[in-house]
Amino acid sequence: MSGSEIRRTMPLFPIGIVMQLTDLTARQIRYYEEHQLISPARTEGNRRMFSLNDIDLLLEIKDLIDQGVNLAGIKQLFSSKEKQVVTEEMQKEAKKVRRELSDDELRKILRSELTQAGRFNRSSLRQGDMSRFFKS
Amino acid sequence: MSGSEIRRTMPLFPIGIVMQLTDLTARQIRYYEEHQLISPARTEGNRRMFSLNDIDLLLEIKDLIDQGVNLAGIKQLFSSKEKQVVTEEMQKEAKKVRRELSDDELRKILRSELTQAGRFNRSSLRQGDMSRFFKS
DNA sequence: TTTTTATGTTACAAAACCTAACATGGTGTT
DNA sequence: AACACCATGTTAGGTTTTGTAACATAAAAA
Repeated sequence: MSGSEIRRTMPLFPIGIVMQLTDLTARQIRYYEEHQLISPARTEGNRRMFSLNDIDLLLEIKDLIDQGVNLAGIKQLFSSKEKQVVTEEMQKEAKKVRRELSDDELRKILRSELTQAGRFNRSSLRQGDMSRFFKS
Repeated sequence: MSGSEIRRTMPLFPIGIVMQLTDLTARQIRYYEEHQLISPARTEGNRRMFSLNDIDLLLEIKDLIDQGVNLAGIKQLFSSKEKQVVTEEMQKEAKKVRRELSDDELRKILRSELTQAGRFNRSSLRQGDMSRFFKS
């Protein structure tokens, strides 16, 4: 785990501070936890302790609630955003690999990109896509 | 405009057929139009006529409604999905690039994909079983 | 045409979701 | 102990979504 990740997940704030930071009531914060949009840590005395990540999530929740999105919708948006992060990271990786290719290969790819431009197809990562690289 | 796009946007079905195709009530369909999740065409006599695209949208709406997402949430998901489609397109393109690479380079990418997948979807892939394919 | 069926709009009510308000009791500090 | 802070539960009220009904118009069938 990286240092910044530790900093972002370290339990730091009691609920009173979080109320001030987010402009949410304690009731709201507990309600969002009850519905598993956040998972703050607990002290030995059962007090909630919130990390910076929790604060970020709560601010996003607040935004979406203000736009009328309900908790089920926020849950969906959060999980679809994780996928987005994944694809963005893959995209970064693909770019890196591409940088290591020869000009010749690059031209081939570029040409296929152009011919495929404007095509939107549903595709997700499946294990089957990788199976040919593994022996069973 | 491409031929398939014309086919997908051509007004074809009256609301009665759409009810059967989607298992939604007329009331629901009209309500979703009222809140601008769909925009079916109209005949001269003011009847709604739905395209294949409209049907797809309604099926997605139905799915999300079944999961408890409200209309504001669906609206957000639809607009965030446009971005998602773009990244999926890039992902698909990344796959194509990958196909043209040596297996050695491929394993590098694959490993980064697996660590990403493991971060969010621990149950679907067992990273441990595959680690023997990668050099540390 | 006349009759029947499908669809349009509007209004009212029920159910579910989210928040606020309050009560009761636990935790921690001084 | 006194006091502030926090946890949990209950109740009530506003909003969103859907069902239902009433009535008008369009399209199809007779």
